[in-house]
Amino acid sequence: MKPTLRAVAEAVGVSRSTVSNAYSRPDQLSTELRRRILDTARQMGYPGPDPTARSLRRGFVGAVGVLFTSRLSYAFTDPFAVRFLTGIAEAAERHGSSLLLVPLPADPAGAGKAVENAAVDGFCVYCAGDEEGILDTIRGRGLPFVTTAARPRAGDRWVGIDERAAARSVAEHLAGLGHRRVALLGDDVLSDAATGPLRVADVADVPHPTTRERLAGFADAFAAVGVAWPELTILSAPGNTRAAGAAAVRALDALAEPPTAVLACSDVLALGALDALAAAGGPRRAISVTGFDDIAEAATAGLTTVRQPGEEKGRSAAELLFDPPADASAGQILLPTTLVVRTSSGPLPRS
Amino acid sequence: MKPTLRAVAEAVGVSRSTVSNAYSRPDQLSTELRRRILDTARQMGYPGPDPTARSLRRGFVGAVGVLFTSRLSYAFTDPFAVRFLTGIAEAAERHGSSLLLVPLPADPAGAGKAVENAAVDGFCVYCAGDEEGILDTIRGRGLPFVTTAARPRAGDRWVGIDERAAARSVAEHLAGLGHRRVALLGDDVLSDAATGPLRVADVADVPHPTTRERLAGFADAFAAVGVAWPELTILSAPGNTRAAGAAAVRALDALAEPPTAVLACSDVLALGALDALAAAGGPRRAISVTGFDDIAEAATAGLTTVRQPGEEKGRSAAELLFDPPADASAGQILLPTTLVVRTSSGPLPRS
DNA sequence: CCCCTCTTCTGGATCGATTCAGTCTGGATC
DNA sequence: GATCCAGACTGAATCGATCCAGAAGAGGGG
Repeated sequence: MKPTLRAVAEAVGVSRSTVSNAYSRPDQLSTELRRRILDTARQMGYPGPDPTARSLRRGFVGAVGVLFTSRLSYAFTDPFAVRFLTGIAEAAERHGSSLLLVPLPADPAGAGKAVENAAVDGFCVYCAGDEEGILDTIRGRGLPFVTTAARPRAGDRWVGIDERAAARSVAEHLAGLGHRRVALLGDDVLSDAATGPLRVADVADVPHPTTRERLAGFADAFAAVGVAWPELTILSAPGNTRAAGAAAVRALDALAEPPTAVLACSDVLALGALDALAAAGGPRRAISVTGFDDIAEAATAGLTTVRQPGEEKGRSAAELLFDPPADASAGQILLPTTLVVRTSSGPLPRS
Repeated sequence: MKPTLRAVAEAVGVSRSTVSNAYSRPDQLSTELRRRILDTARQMGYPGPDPTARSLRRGFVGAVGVLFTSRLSYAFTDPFAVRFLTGIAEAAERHGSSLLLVPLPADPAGAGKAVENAAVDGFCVYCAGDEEGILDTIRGRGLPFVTTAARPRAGDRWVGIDERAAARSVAEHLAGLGHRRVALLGDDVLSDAATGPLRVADVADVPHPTTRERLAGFADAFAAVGVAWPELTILSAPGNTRAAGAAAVRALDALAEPPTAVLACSDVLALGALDALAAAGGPRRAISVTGFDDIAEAATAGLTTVRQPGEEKGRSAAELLFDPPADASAGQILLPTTLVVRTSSGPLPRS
């Protein structure tokens, strides 16, 4: 058993307070005594104040919780999520705070428990879907938090982009190039949907908020040029992986009239789409593809996409948690997005 | 202020123990009373037992610390480190444990404090260099840990590969193709070395253990075909980024006789090398390049490399921490590596 | 010489739970 | 009717520190 602060105090012959001060408030005791305490402590193998006990007493942990509303290990396979994390890590470094990554069980009850049991001072929630339950649990604990939900709830601290407008901007680019027969590719379009084309009566039916906003943005642009929602092909690629994107696009083979462009809700899916089209060869190669996020691979792949600042999103979220703005209205940060046109999108092939 | 367990106990009119049991040991009280307790608790806004207080009393936190002996935010930019983390996350999910990512300040004293203040049950240490100080601090706390150091210290739990043999295998491949005038490219070859060619009297002088082992492995293979250490060009690329790799390789322009092959200590550096050579054009394009790790981009870039199982490394490390093998000798796991030959390496161009 | 201030150090209360050895109750057993 | 027992619940001790009001002693000023 490691010695405790009490043991050190007894060994040196001072009170526990004094030993505590030797570690945490050096100005409260003479340099000499302090050295003597620290020396005996070292000699006894005392590793310094127990972090847990200290946190309990101080009412402060020194860690921020990071919640992914998807499987934690999946989060690392998503390049954009990793960039978000990078940003958080940067801010945490600056503030000397640790990051507690909390895996959330799939069942809501288990997820709630996980959130209740996390020893943290606040949360950054990377919203990849249905998070209201989680947020309520956090509110219940009375801890501060920052979200990245598709749409902020008034009063919540939030960092995000205008999903709908951003999506609209790529779609307008394609519409401007003349595309009218297009496919929209998203993860989780309808819960439990199979891979491939899908009938969705209305955008509002899409459960996943981010996917819904982006699809709506795509649809806005095409509606403006006279292409109504029912005329759009909706592709589901459960899993948001490159392979899923490829599989979904391969399913287009079944269609009599393939689209001239595929608009994906993420770069990962778009890259998958490019994989599938390149493998298909022939006229398929001419199909335009666009993504969303502008991850590193998008540049090398020549993917046209919407750039959103990933690291900054994470950084801002963490900063918002660490230094809450005095003015609550400054608690929502809208980040800019840019359309990045590369080679994966082009004019309609002449027919 | 949120109510405490005590407040709930008083409200219901039972002892604190009973309320505690209502949450943690449902079999210790009647279903009826339990429901009554839980109901009043909910009604009072009691969020359940405080995680910190619980950890203190139980002597168990439910989190494992993850330490990167480099800046935490850099860790996320290294694809191999991210795969390692993915593996850890997977195991953590399975065990219902959280991950505490602890940023380590650059100064050893600060790093020590950070390790001492981490509220965790054990550590996974991703060794990217000099870690002995860190490990000693952990030992001082008496916490279990698993390392991935270049060479395991007897008795420590460890997961890793045979760095030297693995490196030797790629080098033998190149030597077999006829290459004799080669450059070895590493991050952190000598501390504070500038970008570019470097004089290193002996491999043993390389401070960073992993880099040292890999360079030694490269050298082994060339020594076997009669090329001695001093004849090898050593390139330093501080930072282990793609850009650094490119810059280091560009520095080769200054050499009268450029090498016919570049052996990098990581895929990231190798990809940088390819960038630089592709941009240089001309005969430079014919220079063979090899990497190490086999990250995802290596495949698309056609990079010849040594594959090491990244996720599995993380997974095994975490498992070793969660379920220590009864037999201490099973505490060191040597993972296999494979040479993956792609298009970035080829025979010597005829002169 | 007394009063006052500073510095240095002390003790006990406290943070919010869990634990464990009991106590009490009602019913089964012989 | 005495004994025993399982089940339900209690209370004090404990986890390992930090905090704060205050005591003791040293030095300074009048």
